[in-house]
Amino acid sequence: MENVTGRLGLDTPPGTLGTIRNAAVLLHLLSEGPAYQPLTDLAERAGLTAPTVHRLLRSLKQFNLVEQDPRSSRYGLGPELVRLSACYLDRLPALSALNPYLVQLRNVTKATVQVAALVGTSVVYVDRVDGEDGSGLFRDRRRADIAVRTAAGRVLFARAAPSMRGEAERMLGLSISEEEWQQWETSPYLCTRADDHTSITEIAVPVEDSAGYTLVCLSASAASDFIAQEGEDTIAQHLLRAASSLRGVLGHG
Amino acid sequence: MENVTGRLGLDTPPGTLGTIRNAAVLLHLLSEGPAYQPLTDLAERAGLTAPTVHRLLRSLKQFNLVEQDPRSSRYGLGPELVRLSACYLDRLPALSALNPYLVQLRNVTKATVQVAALVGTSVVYVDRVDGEDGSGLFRDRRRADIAVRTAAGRVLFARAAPSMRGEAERMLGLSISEEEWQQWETSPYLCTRADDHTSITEIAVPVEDSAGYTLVCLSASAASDFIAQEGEDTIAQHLLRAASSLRGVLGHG
DNA sequence: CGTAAGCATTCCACTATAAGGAAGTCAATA
DNA sequence: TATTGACTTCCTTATAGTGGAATGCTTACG
Repeated sequence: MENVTGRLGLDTPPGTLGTIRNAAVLLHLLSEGPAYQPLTDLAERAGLTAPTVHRLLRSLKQFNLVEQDPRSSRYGLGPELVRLSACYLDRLPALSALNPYLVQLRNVTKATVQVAALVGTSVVYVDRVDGEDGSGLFRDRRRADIAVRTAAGRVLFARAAPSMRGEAERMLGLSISEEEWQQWETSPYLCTRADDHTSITEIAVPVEDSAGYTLVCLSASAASDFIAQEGEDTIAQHLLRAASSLRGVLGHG
Repeated sequence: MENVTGRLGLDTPPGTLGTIRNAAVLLHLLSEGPAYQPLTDLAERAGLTAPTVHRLLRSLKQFNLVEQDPRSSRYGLGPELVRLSACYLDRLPALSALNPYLVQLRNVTKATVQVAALVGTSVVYVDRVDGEDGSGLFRDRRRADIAVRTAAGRVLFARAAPSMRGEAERMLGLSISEEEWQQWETSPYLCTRADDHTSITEIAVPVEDSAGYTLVCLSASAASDFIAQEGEDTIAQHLLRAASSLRGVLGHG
């Protein structure tokens, strides 16, 4: 069934609502860039007029899905999204199933252990047990990133659909060799070293259900020299063992 | 300006959109109860017809704000909420400011340290550093709760607005004495002991900005006998000290 | 096996709503 | 003080969104 172009010039598949699409577009735009953005800028990027965007934002604000900075009048995402997300995660079987393993994994690897999920082209870190290294002064607590920038994101991205390689190349801004892409798809674990000041290495393994469908990712992160000392393979084995334990437990969902 | 009753019999304040209200109502309903709920049930509780709810859910599904369980056809919250929430939290100044303190607080208190925020009548735990007790087999990883059930929730709730006592009583299903309510509002810290099998005690302190506005809560949780041994006051002092350090740093936002 | 029930989904007609143009308001700046 | 940019409100209009009716699908039961 073909998409229909509404008066907005934006596609609205039949049986869906243009107003919901508009709101979703605004939430998406607000999720990129600074915490608060000007209404007129949002209007331009959404392809809508300022009064339309004003009404949409005002409606979203009414339910705390969006908030307005009183000083600058600019708009940003709202706290109700945090509550809805918490409700969603509190019911996610894969997270409940992984929960008893995380502290033990941290204890044996001495690294920061996280659970990651793929949402669109983003990787989101949905649970975490902090490692034992250091004082936590420079604790990296980013919850979302572009998927292909992280080991966990690459593991999930490569397994999401067979033909995501082109998309991954666009996101990275460079070519991915056939060999490297195959490694992302099939290697029991992947490893990335941050190219920022943190010198953090991340090791990630897929967590699959009994049908072989990848649900989430388990990852361990620590300083690169610490990982070199313990050995990537050793840490990966701990993660793989936990993932294997769960395989029979997790139904598709 | 008075609310206007639309054809739905639901209030839509002027200048806001009924369709957004409907979607927000559905997201709210989906955040309560089981992970997946029947469409006809949602329709009844929202006061909308099944075709309307179907179109709304189909639209929300298109943007991953909602998902449909392929086996039961029932609807649930979607993963895009997790990504949006992560984006929101990654830009929250209070969280960034608190981040360097959390591991140190855990180290000195030996308890699980968390940061909590109030969203409506819910308390949501938005960051966490796990304590050093035990194997983590029975790790309590709930991210959202009814505010008045937890120490952090009570601290935030009592400071949210002057006249929330009645609402708190409704939520608890019992009366709150003037003395107890005043304690929630003004005590430097609050303490609750879970009445479930976990025997976990939580100690919570407010984190305020330079204007005295309560942004979030810092809490420490551990087994009740562990807390008794270390002393509530001692643990609370550690939290209060961290909260004080931040007071000058955090602008109103 | 046929029937009924429950639930999700689609079709169609109608009208109330959502969109945009114009105008108003407010704060910052030259 | 006038101008500019951004947000907000008002009003008109076209169509999108709603609900009633019908259809499709799955499961349970006699």
